[in-house]
Amino acid sequence: MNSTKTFNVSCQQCGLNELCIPHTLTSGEMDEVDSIVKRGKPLQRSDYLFNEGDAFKSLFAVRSGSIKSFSIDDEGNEQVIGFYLPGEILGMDAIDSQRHTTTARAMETSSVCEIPFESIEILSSNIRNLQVHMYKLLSREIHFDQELQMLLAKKTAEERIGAFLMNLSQRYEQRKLSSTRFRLPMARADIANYLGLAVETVSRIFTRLQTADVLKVEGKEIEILSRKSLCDVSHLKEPE
Amino acid sequence: MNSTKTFNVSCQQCGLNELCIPHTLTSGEMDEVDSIVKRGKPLQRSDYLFNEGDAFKSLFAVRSGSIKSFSIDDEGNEQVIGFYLPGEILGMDAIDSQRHTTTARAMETSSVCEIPFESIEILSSNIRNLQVHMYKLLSREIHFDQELQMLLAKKTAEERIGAFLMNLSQRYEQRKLSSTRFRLPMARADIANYLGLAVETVSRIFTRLQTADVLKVEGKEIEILSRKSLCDVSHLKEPE
DNA sequence: CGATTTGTTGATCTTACTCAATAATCGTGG
DNA sequence: CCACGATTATTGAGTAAGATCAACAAATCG
Repeated sequence: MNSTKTFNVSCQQCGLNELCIPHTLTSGEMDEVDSIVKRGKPLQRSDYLFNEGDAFKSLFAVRSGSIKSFSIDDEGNEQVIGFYLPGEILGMDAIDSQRHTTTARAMETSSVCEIPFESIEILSSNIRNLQVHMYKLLSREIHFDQELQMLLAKKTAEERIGAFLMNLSQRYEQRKLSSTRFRLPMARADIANYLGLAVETVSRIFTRLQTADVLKVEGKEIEILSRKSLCDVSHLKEPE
Repeated sequence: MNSTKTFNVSCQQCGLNELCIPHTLTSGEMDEVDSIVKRGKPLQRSDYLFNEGDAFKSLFAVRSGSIKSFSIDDEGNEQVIGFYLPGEILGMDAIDSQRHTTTARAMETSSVCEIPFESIEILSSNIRNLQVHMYKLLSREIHFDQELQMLLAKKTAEERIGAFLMNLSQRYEQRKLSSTRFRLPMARADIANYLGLAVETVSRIFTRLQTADVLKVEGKEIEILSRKSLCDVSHLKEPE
């Protein structure tokens, strides 16, 4: 059995494809990494994975479903920080303070893998490629957050929604799912909140993009009819 | 000579206080970390430290002065991503892609230390506490970016500026500088851009906060007259 | 199947942007 | 060191993008 095969099997099982680096770990190392992962934490819609202020012990990899993270400000308003799809990792913001700075909640029936961070620290001291990969993972999250920053600082409502949909599309594509037809796991209110808009604005722009034959919107089902037009409204260069 | 002393000396010399963990590295380890740092890259106002797209080789620690990072969008507009003060580290967003995703430019005469990332990778495999600290550094940046996200998504112009000044104040305090009187190293246009506002709005709000006896503003010199009022306008709980 | 939540559409209002003019500051060279 | 132009900051007036308020429609759930 070659190591790539082993890797793929464990991937499908626990969403570790983000944590592991395909082709760079030996079969034995992969087994080690595999052994620290606690599988199958099943969550129902609206279940909490962790709460703001909880002691930080583990990162979580989404295996199926989807999770949103948010924090509550002084007036009690929720502020959505991020959406996590299968294969993505949450909790990295908590490593520094050792407390979760956000609350994580399932947007639909989901399952996640728990990866005790202490084990990662120990393992990544010995497995160079795991350490390298952890640095990359954390760096990728920084870059992602900075892209969102740019979106929120200057872009119009239409640009924000366009870029948001393009981003989702690319993330689904990475997971080998359709990049043109997908189901939004989050409510309009969550999209609005995440993008710093009012729900009504999100609704209006979905309608507008549908009228312009850029999208087909049926509730949470989205079809991107023209990737080019969607990039145009977002003022984004089209990815190849 | 005890290790703490050694640490403090090297700190003042090269701004490594952020990269090292006081009291957790042995004197020998500290010397090792010290040895990978290239000191004293002096920069004049408007000099570039690196450019968007450059190959990533090193992180940089600001030793004196201040650096801004920004990226240029498709229409050629600058979008400010962050401001870096003495003791802070830039470049962490580039680890994943191995290319700088932003351009870094000195806002005043500055000097930085260059820390080759490959050396960090090698060293942090052997020095457990350095690895732990690197994870924390990256995590802290994620958390910081997410806080800014919240600011940009929902807050009013006044709240943004209030929170921005409070944040600067705390960062100066951490560096043992006055938290109530300091010089803004960046232009109004940079503040506006960073906070997603128009220059005129920043100017007006500075005037308004001055009239309300919250601030004293004299060009780039800022004095916070009432920390409490500043927290109030930002709807922030006052830090102790 | 009715109740509650979620999404859409319309009318009005507000915050912050744009445009414009002026004032202050900075940087450079005489 | 001062004078000059250029950049940067302030202030005012008008405007627009998106928020809020309100009513209704559709989807979800027990």
